[in-house]
Amino acid sequence: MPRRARLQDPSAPSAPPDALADRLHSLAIHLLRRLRTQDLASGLTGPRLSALSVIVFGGPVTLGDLAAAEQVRPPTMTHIVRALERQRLVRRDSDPADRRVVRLHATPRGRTLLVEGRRRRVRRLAQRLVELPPQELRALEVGAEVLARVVQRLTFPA
Amino acid sequence: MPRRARLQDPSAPSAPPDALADRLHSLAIHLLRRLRTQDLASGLTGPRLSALSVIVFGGPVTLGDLAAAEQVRPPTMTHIVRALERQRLVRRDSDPADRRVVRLHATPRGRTLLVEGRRRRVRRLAQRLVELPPQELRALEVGAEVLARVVQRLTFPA
DNA sequence: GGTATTATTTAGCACTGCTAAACAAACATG
DNA sequence: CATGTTTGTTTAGCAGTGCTAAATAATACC
Repeated sequence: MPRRARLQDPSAPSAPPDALADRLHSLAIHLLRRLRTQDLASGLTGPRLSALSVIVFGGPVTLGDLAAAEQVRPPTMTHIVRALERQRLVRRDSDPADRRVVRLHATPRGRTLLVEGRRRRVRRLAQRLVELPPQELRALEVGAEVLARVVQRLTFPA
Repeated sequence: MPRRARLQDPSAPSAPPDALADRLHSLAIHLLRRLRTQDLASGLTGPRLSALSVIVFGGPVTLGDLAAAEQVRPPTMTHIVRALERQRLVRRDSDPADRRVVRLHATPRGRTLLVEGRRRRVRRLAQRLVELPPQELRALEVGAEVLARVVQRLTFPA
């Protein structure tokens, strides 16, 4: 029973990855644009929410490490942290061992607001996801997994 | 003939979609952060590139339609278009039929720059994609397809 | 013809991001 | 131990994106 496997070479991609890359890029832009409005509801913008998240879950962090984690320059992070400080969501201590560094930690209020803000931000998306048939939800999960690894590898530029 | 369907309710999702929503959100943020640096190489930022793309492929467009397509308010689009005009990438004509509207169309230079800029922007991502085994690439395509529909539905807020 | 609607611009604001340069503390070394 | 370098953060100033409110202009409606 001879099979005609040559007609369907499994190593040949069905489409040039450029098109997929473009599509993923566009998707990311539009997804964030649609979710962005929800930020304001919590009083926290995206970068602030993201920075707060690292502070809450990453324990006391120095400003420089936080900037690196958020892929942002220190002056930018100074600005963001200052805003979070004004809202009493984080506090800064000077490290007794090395008085150059600033150690950031979340206040209880910051902790609470993080959880609520994040949930709010993502709620609209989650609402659409529950409407999906299970196999599409699963496909999305698998795709997200693959993309996560791809993005991880993007960390080290070519 | 009583069936025990309750044991495996097919309408019950395997995992709470909140986690997936959060993950997709985070993925979008980090993907764009990683690709952002490439914008500068083309002299075009993300929103400008995106707007130019609509103008190039969407033929002559009014400013208002462009703003709607880009999910941005008209004043914001005025600003973006002004920058593209300064760079001689788009031109504006007043519509003879309705002199309130502005019709935007790309210059040849704008056309060229769009293609190059977009390719540059997405090149790093595409480079990572070709390294993927075919079935992962396929999974990513399917996931992107599902997500595109989800994002589409996000257009109409709950 | 007068009023309402529609399209765009102007003005002014907040946030995010950058670089360059200042500053302060810690480290290294001759 | 004094000097110079490195490291962490802040200050200053800029560009870009986004918003709303209000001005302006043209069209549509009654």
